Amino acid sequence: MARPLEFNRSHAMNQALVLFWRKGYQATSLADLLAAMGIGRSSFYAAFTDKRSLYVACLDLFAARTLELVQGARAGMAPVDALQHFFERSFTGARGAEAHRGCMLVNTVLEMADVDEELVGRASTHLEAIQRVFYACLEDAGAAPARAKELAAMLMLFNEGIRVSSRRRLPNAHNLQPIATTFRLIRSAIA
Amino acid sequence: MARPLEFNRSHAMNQALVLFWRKGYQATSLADLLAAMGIGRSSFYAAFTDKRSLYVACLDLFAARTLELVQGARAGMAPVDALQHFFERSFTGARGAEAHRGCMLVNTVLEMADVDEELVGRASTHLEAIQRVFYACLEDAGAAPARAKELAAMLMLFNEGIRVSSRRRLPNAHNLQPIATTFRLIRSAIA
DNA sequence: TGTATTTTGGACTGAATGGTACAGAATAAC
DNA sequence: GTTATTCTGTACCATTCAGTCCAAAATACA
Repeated sequence: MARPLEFNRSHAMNQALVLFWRKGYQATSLADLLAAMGIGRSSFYAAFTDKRSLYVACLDLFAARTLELVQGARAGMAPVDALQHFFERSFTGARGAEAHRGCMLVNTVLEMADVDEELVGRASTHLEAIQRVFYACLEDAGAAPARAKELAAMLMLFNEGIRVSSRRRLPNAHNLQPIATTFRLIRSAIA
Repeated sequence: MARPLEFNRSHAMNQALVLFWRKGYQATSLADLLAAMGIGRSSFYAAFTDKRSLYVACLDLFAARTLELVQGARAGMAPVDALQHFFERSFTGARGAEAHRGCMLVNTVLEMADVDEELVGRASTHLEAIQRVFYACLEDAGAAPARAKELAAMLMLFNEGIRVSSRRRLPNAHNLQPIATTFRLIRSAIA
């Protein structure tokens, strides 16, 4: 064996994820990726097979992190607060840079629809998992199953909408105010 | 002068619009366009300058048609009914083929964010015009200006969400039910 | 130090891209 | 029918793309 371990794989994947997240699959060239990841072509293909495989890996990683994010919040506060926090987080605090990137899963659905059905399906499946967490939070908050299901579906629709809106670079208030309005509504629908 | 008039320009643009609508800007190649439009390369560049210019023209055409659609419905029924009809239309009746295409403006925002800011801005501007029609309908229905503005913003967010969702090819009920839920809510918020 | 093994940079490839040039076909005027 | 003008099919071009290949460098082990 030569090297102890391939460079810092997770850091490279992180850089790739951010690029894909921002510019999408098609507009991200291999040259862009190599520059951002700081590795050469050979290393790239040795470690990640090819561009599409890396995209799939990043998509899965993004989904895992997102799930972790909302579930992590759920541990520290009331379930509906955790949901609201999940939406507000992108527009407040130090993570401002992420605000205008939207959600990589949503981005993928729209970029790849009618282009790569398998990627769309994979992103959609991840979105379903997130919706299930929405459902669990709402049920935790005391909503009856049928009501929780209905609200979770609406919340996912709201999520998809707000991730689109966030890419339009409108003032943050434009997104924060509907979040407040929506959650006022959600709370009243549970009680 | 030679020919009476350049082929059937509007038909060709229509074909191009559908292609761009379905596959987006980047995934639509010039060869795809020429085949769908049924014209040669020279005619294409003579009539439409280049691929990007044609895309802009299609974007504007799509926006004009969408505005026309919601305003047309507004003439024939109560203002909130017209809005609801606008959302349901994509998922019911003979226009089923359009259901999974989403909205070209929303598609453009997500595909071109961080890639072509000018296209995003143009699409976003068109969306603002649509939001103003939402506002006008809500005010017509008796909502106070501040309330109408708040609801119009929520409705645009809902629009963006549902156009994403429609590209996931979930069963139609998955979209129709939230439309019903949302408009039940809108009506109660106006009264 | 010496050798085996693996990773690396970068030249290279073939395909596909958007866009141009030009010759020839179709039309109109007379 | 002849000529002038305009339009169109297609060969062509430069560029860019993802992906392959190989020689050279770097490491591990003895």
